[in-house]
Amino acid sequence: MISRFSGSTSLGGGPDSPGAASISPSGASTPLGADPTPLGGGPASPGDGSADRGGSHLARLARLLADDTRATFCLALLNGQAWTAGELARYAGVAPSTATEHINRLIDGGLLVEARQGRHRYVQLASPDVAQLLEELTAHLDPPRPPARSLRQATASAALARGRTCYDHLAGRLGVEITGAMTRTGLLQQRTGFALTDAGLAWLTETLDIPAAELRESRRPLARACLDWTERRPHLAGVAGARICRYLMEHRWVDRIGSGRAVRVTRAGEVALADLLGIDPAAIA
Amino acid sequence: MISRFSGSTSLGGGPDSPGAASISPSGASTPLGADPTPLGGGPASPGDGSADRGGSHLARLARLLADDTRATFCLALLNGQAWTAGELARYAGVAPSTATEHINRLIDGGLLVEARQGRHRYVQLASPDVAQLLEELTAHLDPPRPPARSLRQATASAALARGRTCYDHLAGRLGVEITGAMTRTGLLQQRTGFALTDAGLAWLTETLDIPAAELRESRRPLARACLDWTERRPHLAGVAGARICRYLMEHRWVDRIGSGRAVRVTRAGEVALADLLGIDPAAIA
DNA sequence: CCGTCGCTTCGGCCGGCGCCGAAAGGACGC
DNA sequence: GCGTCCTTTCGGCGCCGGCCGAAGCGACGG
Repeated sequence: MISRFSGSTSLGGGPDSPGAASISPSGASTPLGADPTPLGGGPASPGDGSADRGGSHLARLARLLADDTRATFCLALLNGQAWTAGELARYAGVAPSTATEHINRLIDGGLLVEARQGRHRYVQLASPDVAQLLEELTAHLDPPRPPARSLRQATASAALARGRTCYDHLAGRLGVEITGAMTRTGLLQQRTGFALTDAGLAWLTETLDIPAAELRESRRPLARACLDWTERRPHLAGVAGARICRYLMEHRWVDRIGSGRAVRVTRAGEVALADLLGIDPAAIA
Repeated sequence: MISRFSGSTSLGGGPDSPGAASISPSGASTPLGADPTPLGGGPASPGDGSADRGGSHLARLARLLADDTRATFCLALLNGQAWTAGELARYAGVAPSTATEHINRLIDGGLLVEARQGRHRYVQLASPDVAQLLEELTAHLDPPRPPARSLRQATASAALARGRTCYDHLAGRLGVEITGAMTRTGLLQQRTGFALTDAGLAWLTETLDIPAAELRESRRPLARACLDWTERRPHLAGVAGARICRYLMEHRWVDRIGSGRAVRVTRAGEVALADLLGIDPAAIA
């Protein structure tokens, strides 16, 4: 399926560009004259034209997201699904050729992977790790919420604030509310960190029918906090968060709205959540 | 002291991606034959110059780190201390005037704060949140470790890999080892998330003499995982991580090496760590 | 087999931005 | 007061990179 990997499974950037072997990360040469100061001094020794104290790696990653169009692509892909090149182009409002170039860069940079099917090129985030990276970044930039300028936007933002997916788990008021309810009912504890309690572990296997083996064996953390973007409070992510989200979707207690990230709690879902976790339907309406 | 803030206390402005409509990708359904871009003026409508689906906010943040020099500055500041403009300039190997411009951008972007003293301009990371952001980013980019090209570099990298600070807590083999020891001795549990145990909480207040009130009242999480950059395993961060680091430094069980992030365990420290947590000195030598 | 459609390649344009050096502005110390 | 030192401002240079449109390629589907 997925056919094109960048050299590394993770970010670091695979020199695997389609065209040529160009690459050559950031200005390696540094012709600027000089050079001075061969390390005579202490640790923070100045000079050394070929500095590169590791900043170039961070910068290379940041550069991938430093463009409005690429950032928009990544945010769109945070819904966890695959999009075609054309869809992304229309979504971001750029020409198809422009989209192609951006997609290539994102793939080469290891943020995306692709799967070609016929004349379509599907891309999606390379891994849950990448999704986590994006979550973390967006969590660090939100505070002041800008008011929507049109009714459409207002409606859309309200829907997103109410409930949405964060790649593979639930977020928004819905996600935070579920997390809060789990904490109140002793399934989760946030007092000394962020972890499921033993009761919480039992709840996942017994009530949600999730195989204990799966919970144990995953390489990903069972539970971790993901700072909610609209609520400014943590919600549950990690394997447990993903399984809960999947469970609710499978039972149609939560439905996606359109193709974006927004979700809605169904009638049956309200009943189920009140029943399972004692969540007041009004809190997530 | 700190005199210059960017407009926002935090980073960027709030995004918002109206995920309302657009198209549904997903190989399965593929309803896309018909009707690309319905909904007049809808989300994915091209030509609409005002696209901006929130990507611009993410991009603005990323742009701050998308330059080698700025990224180098930020990484340097991750040692948690304040640096002068000139120190940063020499460290990164750029002219003082260039450094000034970068520092201005970082301050305006909310990543740094400054304190002017006489003819010096001291800057440091704006908050632990920013430090966390940087940690998260660096954690997501390391995998392939580039070999050092010179003996100096090799020595420096080895020192960093052995032990360093990660803004306000310990990282490197030392940090991971402490975290591991705490887990083995039942002070910390990572089975169902990442949190201190009750024994761990008691250990902090009793053995380390940290006021219980301080642990309770902090806005920051008591314990959180920070993915270690060289070890590829989590180490302890959050209030507990910071206090442990401070405690070890105050007792001179751990010393800074030079002005960078590297630290070293002292003789007395080896004894103390073996005594407190059963850490084998060889493991952190 | 041919038209359509999605994607890609290529050339060209343009703006942004990172860099520097020279010169100026303050602080400090003598 | 007068050098010295740290920092800033300004002008100028050059390149990178994002954008588009036109043309080409390959997959479908009649």
